[in-house]
Amino acid sequence: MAVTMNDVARAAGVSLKTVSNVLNDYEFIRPATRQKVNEAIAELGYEANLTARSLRSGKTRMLGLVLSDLSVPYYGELASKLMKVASLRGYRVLVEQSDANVDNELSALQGPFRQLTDGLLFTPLAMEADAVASSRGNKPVVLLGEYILDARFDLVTMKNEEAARAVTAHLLAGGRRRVAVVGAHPEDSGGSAGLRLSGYRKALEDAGIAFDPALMAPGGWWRDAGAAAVAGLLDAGVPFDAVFGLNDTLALGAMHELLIRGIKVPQDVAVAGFDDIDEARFASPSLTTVSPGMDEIAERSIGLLIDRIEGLQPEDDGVHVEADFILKIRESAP
Amino acid sequence: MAVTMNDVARAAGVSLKTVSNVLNDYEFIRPATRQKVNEAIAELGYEANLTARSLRSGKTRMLGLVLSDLSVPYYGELASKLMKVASLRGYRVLVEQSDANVDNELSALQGPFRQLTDGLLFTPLAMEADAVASSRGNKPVVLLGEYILDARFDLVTMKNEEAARAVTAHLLAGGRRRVAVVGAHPEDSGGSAGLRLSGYRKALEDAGIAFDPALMAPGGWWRDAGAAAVAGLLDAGVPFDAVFGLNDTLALGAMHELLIRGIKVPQDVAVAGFDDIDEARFASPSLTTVSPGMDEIAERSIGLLIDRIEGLQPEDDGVHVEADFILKIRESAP
DNA sequence: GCTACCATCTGCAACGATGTACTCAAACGG
DNA sequence: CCGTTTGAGTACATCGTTGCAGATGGTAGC
Repeated sequence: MAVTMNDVARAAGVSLKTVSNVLNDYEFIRPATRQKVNEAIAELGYEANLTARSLRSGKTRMLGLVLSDLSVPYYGELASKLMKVASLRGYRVLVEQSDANVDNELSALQGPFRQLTDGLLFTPLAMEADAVASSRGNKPVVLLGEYILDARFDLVTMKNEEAARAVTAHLLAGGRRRVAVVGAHPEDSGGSAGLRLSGYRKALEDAGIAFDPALMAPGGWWRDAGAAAVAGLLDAGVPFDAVFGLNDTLALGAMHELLIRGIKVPQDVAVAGFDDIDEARFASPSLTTVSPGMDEIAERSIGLLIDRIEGLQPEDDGVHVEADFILKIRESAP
Repeated sequence: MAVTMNDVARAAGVSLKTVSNVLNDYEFIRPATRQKVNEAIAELGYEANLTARSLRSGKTRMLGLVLSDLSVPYYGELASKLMKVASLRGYRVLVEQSDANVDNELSALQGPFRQLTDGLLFTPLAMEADAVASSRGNKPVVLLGEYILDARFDLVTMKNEEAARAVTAHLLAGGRRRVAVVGAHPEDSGGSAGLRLSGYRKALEDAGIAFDPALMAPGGWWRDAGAAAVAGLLDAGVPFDAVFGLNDTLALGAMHELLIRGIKVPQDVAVAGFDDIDEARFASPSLTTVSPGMDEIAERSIGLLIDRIEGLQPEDDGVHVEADFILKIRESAP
């Protein structure tokens, strides 16, 4: 079977516990002993058994990441970055897909998934803050990307409102006056959709333009919904000269529908999105959007979570981080 | 602390082992005993400690998935599907990104990552079959998507060559005669790129058209490379009336470059890809491509791997599965 | 020369589950 | 009526680590 500490101890002529001490960088070990042990380890090809270590220490060195679906480009990119950052600090990331479903989110917080991880990065899409608070147990949770502003939680997010305001302002500065907004959920106010919508409305207000509810095309949150929303507006005969997709896939879905119908982008209708996924840069026309600072989000959230896990972060209230955004002006709305 | 089996045993007035027997569906337990135990479990809110179970049983009920990068749409979609299928059989998927780098692939096969999983789904991008064989240890490995045809391995793949031949044939049937091919790696013959290139050449041959090496634009495997390859051809003055991207992101990158330069798709140049990622359907123009049967790949590969792990698959040579493909004719090459 | 101290190393228990071997009583066969 | 089988449950060892509490032996202090 596999080589154990006992085998190493025997080979090095020391006790099992000394091997353990060497591996855990215990201070008081003679260099000669340390070397003997290390040689035995190398010779036998010993590798620590992570399961046993976890059982004994109660730590798994894994972080949980709860998000809706990895097939959504934004989440795929986010997961990729988070995993890379985590690995620099010696942690792995275990992903759980929630499908934006309350039950799945709940079971990620409470079920076996929690046992496997030392802490959670959680993108709450369906759950409320109180529900999260009451079911998170004793392991650290860092909320990601959504704006449940609540002193109980660490939160790493983006400037949803400000950034949405900036993109909308950019559309208005280009002379657009009727900016359709795609992806708004009427009932949502504190989530990404709500905050971005609010930024949109503030930009309209700044420009002295009245908000027209007819321009708000509600629906889902991904590609199909973007296309459907634009189709709905066109079929209903609602006039508009720009579309703001509350995320890039919505915007790209919308743009696709416009182009299919022979509507020119940006000449007839300008289009802007939010997230700056890789695809936005390579769309045709390339998509004007907002880059929400994903690198910063990945670094800060992993850093915060690991600091909590390792007790490096003082025990007080939740830390709130807002990454800076950058407006990316491209062809779809120059 | 957490509730253990011992607590349950005490509460139910039975021995610890009886609790274990109830949990493991041991046959000979009186209904009354079983009920007492189940009641105690429910009352105390007991949850089995997965780490302890793993240590004792040597199984983790996790599958490893090694791929280059989750931010690549194809892999994001694949990972999402694999995780969903695995969870139906009670397994989780732990992802490791290799960046298509040999060292990372090797460490996924040998390092701590293996310990954490009962078996591996492996997309070898850099390693050779022999290297994989010699370092996989004793846990089952199912190769995914690449065509290392080797009796030692289970392999679930797509009809790379046939499908590429079919797309190319479609371009030729549309009257195109100079089909540039983007993403070919000159040195690769057995990997996806090599097989798809070979399918391309066979289609040319079928149509009695000579292969022109000048139309082969080598380079990387993702968006940038697609754009750069087309830019290279155009700048070099190589004439072509179609582009076959060896994957969708290459094709989309290429298409973007064409459109930027005012070249009409499909009027001036038709474009086709391979993979049928979600984005292909919503690109403008939408992308003609090949759907490689990802659902079938996900189901067969997970099924095969778990059957191996659980000893349900007879012990003989590697099983080879090739999923069926579907040609998706869209606007970029009608 | 004896105590006190320190660096260094060791043995044992414990983490929480499962496998093996065993006990014990009831049922059964002849 | 006694030996054997079978159902139901239990005790103990074990998986491979780490925490805790010593054990050891050399040196310093006075």
